[in-house]
Amino acid sequence: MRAMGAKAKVERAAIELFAANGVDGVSIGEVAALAGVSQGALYRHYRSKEELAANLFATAYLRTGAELGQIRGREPYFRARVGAMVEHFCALYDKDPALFRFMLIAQHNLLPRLRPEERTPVDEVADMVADAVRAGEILQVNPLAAAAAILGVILQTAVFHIYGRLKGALAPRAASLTRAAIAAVEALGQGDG
Amino acid sequence: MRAMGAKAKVERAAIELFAANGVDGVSIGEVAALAGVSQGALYRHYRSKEELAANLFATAYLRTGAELGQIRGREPYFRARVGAMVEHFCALYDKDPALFRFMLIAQHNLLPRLRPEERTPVDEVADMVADAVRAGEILQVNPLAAAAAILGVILQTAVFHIYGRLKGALAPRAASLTRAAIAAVEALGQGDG
Amino acid sequence: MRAMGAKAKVERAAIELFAANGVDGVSIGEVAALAGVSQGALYRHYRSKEELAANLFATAYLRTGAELGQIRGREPYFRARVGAMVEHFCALYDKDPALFRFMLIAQHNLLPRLRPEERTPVDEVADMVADAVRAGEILQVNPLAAAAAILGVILQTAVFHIYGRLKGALAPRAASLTRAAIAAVEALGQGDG
Amino acid sequence: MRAMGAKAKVERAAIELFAANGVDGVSIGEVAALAGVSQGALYRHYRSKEELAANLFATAYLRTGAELGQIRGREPYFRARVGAMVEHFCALYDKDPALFRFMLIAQHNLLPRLRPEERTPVDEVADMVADAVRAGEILQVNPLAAAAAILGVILQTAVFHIYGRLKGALAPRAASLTRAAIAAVEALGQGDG
DNA sequence: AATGAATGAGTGTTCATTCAT
DNA sequence: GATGAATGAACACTCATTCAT
Repeated sequence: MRAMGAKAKVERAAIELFAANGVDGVSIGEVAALAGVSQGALYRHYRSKEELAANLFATAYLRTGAELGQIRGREPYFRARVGAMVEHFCALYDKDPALFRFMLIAQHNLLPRLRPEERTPVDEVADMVADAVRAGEILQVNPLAAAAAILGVILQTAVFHIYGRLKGALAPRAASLTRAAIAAVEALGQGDG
Repeated sequence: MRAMGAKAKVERAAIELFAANGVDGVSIGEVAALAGVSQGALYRHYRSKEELAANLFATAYLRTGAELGQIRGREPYFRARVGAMVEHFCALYDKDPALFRFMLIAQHNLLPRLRPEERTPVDEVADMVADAVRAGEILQVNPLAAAAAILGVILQTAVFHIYGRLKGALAPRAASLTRAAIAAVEALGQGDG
Repeated sequence: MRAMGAKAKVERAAIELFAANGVDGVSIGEVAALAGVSQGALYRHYRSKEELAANLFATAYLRTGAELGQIRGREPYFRARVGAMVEHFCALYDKDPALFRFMLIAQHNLLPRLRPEERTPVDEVADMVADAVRAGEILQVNPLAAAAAILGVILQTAVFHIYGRLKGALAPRAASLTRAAIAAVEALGQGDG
Repeated sequence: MRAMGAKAKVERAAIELFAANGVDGVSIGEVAALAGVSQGALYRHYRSKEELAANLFATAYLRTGAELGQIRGREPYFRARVGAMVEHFCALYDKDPALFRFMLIAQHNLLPRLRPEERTPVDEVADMVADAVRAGEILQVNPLAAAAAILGVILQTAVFHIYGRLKGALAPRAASLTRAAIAAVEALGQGDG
């Protein structure tokens, strides 16, 4: 952590610790110690611990949403879009599992703080489903219900990796996760609801 | 909450508050106040706040595991088993959303406290998949990867209900969730991994 | 402790625990548990924990004073009186070291509670010295200073036994302690003060 | 207490209060209030109230032991050594009665916390007696029994001053206490044991 | 008389936050 | 700008005491 600026060091330390112990399980002193700065220095960049956590979460969560939006912009077809999104999630997890875990944990407290107009990963996935329905690529389905299935398949697999139930990198699972996600969405659409 | 014993009142209050604010976001005083007992009375039944939370989680989580085990004992076939399990989760959510949310939130802190030999919902779902592979009902697949897909489809849908993205009871979704879960597992098995 | 009445059982338990951990280091619950009675039962005999401790101390301390007074009534001569008193302290220690330790510890808190007119061991020893001076058995000396020397020789030896610096019973040391106490008093009297 | 550092102010306040009410009879809030600092400030210097008390005791007790050791190094003969040690104790008491009282009270709880290899006042006095026996200055005697007599004469006199049984400074008593202590040791050695 | 559940004030301790240097 | 000592409110927890049964 030597070559980073103070703010970056603090954020890296916070993510690692928040991911491991939860936001409430980590004190400002621990973050400052791991970052190698004083406690007071923290307050130059963030008004409070809550703001630090909320900022970190919002940044990572919304950046992920934006990246999924770019995939929508780049790929025209549903199946390719799902494949690219799954690969994106896998790469995200493999590159920075702590950040991934932080997002999974922190959402329960910090999701309500997002402004309603901000586009989240959920919005992007749901819109992608709506696009596919509109284009006739898949049967009629509730886009949010479909987004839940897609994200559930990916995120629960990540959770199993975090808890050690599944081993190794996530990327090798991308292809099968993509098939599973698409199959789930298609199956959802075949009923009455 | 008048007619319940002190212990039951405390547990009900704790589940409601823990589900809403997280274990660390709730003080003993708040639990006691909502339960209508004194703070000290709490310590007659639980040695610490940690023990209260851990007990509540373990009880609910392992009871769910046991109930899934009963389904495995009762239903012989994979598709019926998945259907019964999905229905069970939906009924669980509809009957006590706070308890469901508590389990989802608290697992990140409290799962590591379970003794390794205890049978969790994950174990039951994974074993059910292994049974189906062994019986030739589905293609070869990693049982834990399949369990992740099944649970992901269900739990992420519950999460969307919790956050208000999806409305109404979960039970009406049981049939389509069952189709989605089964389709996801079958799709998982069709690749190389 | 089966054959004792409830009050005697409580007192015995209290003395053992107070001696081992200090009055403030012992809870009413621990006393009740060791005595085999309920916490509530304690309050039938004592209005408070403080009163329990104060009563135990006053009883033991004043009984010891009374016994020293009986020695003064029985033995006419200084040397014999000192010998009998030393033997009495040694017997007290050997019979009930916990009670002895309790008295040594508790005096710092509980001595001030005694009514000033009550005759303590210190009063008896000091009066014995005054008697001896008056009878010309020893040189002029401040009775309280002499009492300090006599009691110091005995009690510090007991303290060393309690802390394991000296081993075995105290009774075998009675003769030499008596010689030491008398020599100390005589030496005190030989100076200007 | 204005001109002292926070740590020194806390220690002074703690000694005064612990001496008057016992460690368990004093709250952190009282110490902080008398020291003129906040409760939290206390924990910058000491991890707990227990550590504060144990540190204060160990420092004072072992410093006293070291000072007695210096007397042994400086004075070659038994009688002069006893005289110097008695004078040292008297000066200690006169200069800081609260510290003296704290040591007398706290030993019952805090002595067991000292590491066994640390040299206490008891060790120094006992070794001084052993030196004297070896040098033929006094008759054969158990050094620890003799140390009990010497310390008993001094400390019980101090106790009487603390409780108001004896008045004025202790220093004027040094000469007679020295005679008494030496006479007690010589008398101890004249018996069989 | 005895029980033991319930109380609630008090304790030691933590920690986010501030601010003089 | 950075530091870290200081603050003070909050917390989990204990325990002497009470009281309905």
